[in-house]
Amino acid sequence: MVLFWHRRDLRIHDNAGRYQALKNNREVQPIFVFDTTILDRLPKNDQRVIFIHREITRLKKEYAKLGCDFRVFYGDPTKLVPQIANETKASAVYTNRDYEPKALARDKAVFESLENLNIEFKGSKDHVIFEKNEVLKADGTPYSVFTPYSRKWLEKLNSFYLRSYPNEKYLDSLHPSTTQSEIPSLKEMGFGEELFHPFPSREFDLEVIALYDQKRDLPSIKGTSKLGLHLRFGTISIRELARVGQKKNATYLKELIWRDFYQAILYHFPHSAQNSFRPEYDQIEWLNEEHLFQLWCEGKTGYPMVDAGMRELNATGYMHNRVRMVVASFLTKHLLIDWRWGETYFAEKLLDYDLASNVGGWQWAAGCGCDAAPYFRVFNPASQQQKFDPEARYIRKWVPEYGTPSYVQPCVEHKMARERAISHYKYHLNKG
DNA sequence: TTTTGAGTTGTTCGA
DNA sequence: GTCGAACAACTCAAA
Repeated sequence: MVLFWHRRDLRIHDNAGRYQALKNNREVQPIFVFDTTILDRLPKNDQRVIFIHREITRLKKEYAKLGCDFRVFYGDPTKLVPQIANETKASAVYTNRDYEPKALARDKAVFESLENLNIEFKGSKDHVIFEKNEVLKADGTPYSVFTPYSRKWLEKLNSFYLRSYPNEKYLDSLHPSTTQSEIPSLKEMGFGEELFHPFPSREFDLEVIALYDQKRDLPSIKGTSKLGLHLRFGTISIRELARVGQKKNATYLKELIWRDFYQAILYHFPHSAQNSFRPEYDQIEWLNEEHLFQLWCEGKTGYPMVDAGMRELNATGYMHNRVRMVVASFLTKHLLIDWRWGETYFAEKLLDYDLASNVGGWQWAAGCGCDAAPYFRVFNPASQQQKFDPEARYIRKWVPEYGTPSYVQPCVEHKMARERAISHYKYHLNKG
């Protein structure tokens, strides 16, 4: 008997760690743990918990069809996983690697407990195409600039790294069961079941990906895949998407490379989850005006592109990528509010929230990240609107009072804010 | 070691 | 309307 522990890989098809477990063992028992150390910190209506619960329920049915009982637990995995492994006399626990600092700490604790029980803990690469030290500079150190990283990434890419792990193989290695255990209900775990907005579909539109480079910047149309949520929880395979990108659209593939890049940055520079990637930017004294932050959160800044984006986020848990850049630039440059405040707000609201990509994106916008926009590059929300939503279709969808007297006045004046941002950054970066 | 070219997504100003 | 330069000079990657 061995365990296969699902985490951010809520799928059976094309699952690297699951494949390894089945291939090398006779009796594989799949498990999942609703992690109280995470759940206890979430609001009780968090939509992502509903998403996970639904996907777990779906997985449970798929496993049941294969004659297997997918066992789902609720508790602290650093205690539960070794306990279950011990009780079932498992010789190993298989899983897919997770590179976030908290996940690494959790897995270290699990590894140590399992080691004491003489049980192996085996991780597979599944969440990214290239991980850890697979894409490095010639001198063996990690990249911090995207373009040369992406060149090396593409050079290294071949069909081996994009292969699909066949889910129909070695199915008799699943531990058979004639009975089915229960999944803890949302209610039992203290969570509500009310869904505010439908989740984006896992099915992707090939046409959208084929035209991605032409349409991705227009928030009023479906020009992006909207698969972030599914990539986050592994309900879709990154290898499958990378194959599509390779065939259909180089720009789309490049966005997937950004995802690997930010995962690698966080892995090699874990300080960047909390502090500026470039230490000199920690000298910036943010104005951090609560009142203005509230206006930004609520979508009441008086800048239509910013307000539309924030209201879309609040209503759906999603925001178009172009608009994410606009609202992030506005918060950090126009309002001079700490990027971490924005990052934290996105973490609460975005269904597709991913620590590495979110921190990377926010630091890019604030100018303090690796390969960031120079600080004097300040988005003008009005010209962004002109360029990417000229007919205000996106804006009117989320800000229906746009163009009427009831729409709020701008909370800061653009020209002043722009000049203030540039001189503020310049002053604090050069004060020694 | 030194040199060289390049660097996600922008804006504004003045010719 | 269009175009190039300034924004600010810096750091990274590779030869």
